[in-house]
Amino acid sequence: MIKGLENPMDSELERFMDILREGGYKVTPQRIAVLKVLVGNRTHPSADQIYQEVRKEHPMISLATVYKTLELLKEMGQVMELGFSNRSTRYDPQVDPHLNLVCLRCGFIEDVHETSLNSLTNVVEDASNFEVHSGRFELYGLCSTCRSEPVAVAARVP
Amino acid sequence: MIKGLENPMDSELERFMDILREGGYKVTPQRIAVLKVLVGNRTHPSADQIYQEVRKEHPMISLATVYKTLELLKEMGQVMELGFSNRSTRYDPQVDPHLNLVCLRCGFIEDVHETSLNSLTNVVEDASNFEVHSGRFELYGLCSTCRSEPVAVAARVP
DNA sequence: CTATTTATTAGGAATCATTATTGATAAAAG
DNA sequence: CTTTTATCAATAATGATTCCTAATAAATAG
Repeated sequence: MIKGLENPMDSELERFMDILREGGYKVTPQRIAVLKVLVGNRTHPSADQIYQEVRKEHPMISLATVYKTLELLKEMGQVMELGFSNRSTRYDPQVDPHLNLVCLRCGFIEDVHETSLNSLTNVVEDASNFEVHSGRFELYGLCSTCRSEPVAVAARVP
Repeated sequence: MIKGLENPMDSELERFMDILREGGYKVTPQRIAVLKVLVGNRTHPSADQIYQEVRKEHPMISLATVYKTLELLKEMGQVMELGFSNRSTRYDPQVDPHLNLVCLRCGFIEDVHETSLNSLTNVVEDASNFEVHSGRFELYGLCSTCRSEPVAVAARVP
């Protein structure tokens, strides 16, 4: 392997770090740690889940720092913050328009890329006088696993 | 006017009351008051806004009762609960698939009915093995009013 | 490499929307 | 009208998120 290109995620991490620097923000070990958890992450983690993960390598980091880093990334449009009705919030580094399939029983969120969502934006901008910045598309129901289970245990929406 | 049909909203209110009864729940004055605020409401009110509105006619009602009634309506699929990332939650009695245009500056939410959303459900159910129960579709950006304003005052997403 | 400047951090307290609890109350059925 | 329960108001509790402050450490220039 060529030095500096060991992992395809590394370039993504570099990109995040460049974006921080361009925004005039310092690249600190804590921020790098949070970024590492997010890069390539498709699990839609909560702030606390990110915190727990980061703590493994960075035991002294505080939850407030995780929140601040997420806030920064959100402002720079690098992370989507998904608030749910049960007060839980999940973070998604995938910011292009896509569909989230949210299981109402187990809380699992699956990404689906649907090309029709892109045209939606155009249709709306033409029809109404609304300037679209970002979007969020969710379908709630039962995932394949939970569908085949006999009885509901307990709803735990993300 | 014919007695009992004075207001087109009355039949909608009756429908809600029937649904409560069918669910084995009692039709109490407090629940009727909350229902009256919701029927035909397109303002996507928060629990507190509903509470303040209900208090005008029902000064002794508690916020907890409003929450419980909303919880009931949510369970019966008559109201959508929209959690946002800033911890605010809005309620929408319009449960059919539609698009919400959320202004990032003034917080106004506009409904847009887009037929393509119905087919989305079908596409997903065919492609993946997911059983769709409901959906939420949002575009974030600037409404026509805020677009034409010179400077941002303060972001107050719903 | 070191000093200087200034953003950032850890930790804990504070906040605030929402939920749980409990004795009192009133809707529905007979 | 009375009984049986579900529901109510009020308040305490919960828990995710934000605020606060002294201490720390990036970044930059010399």
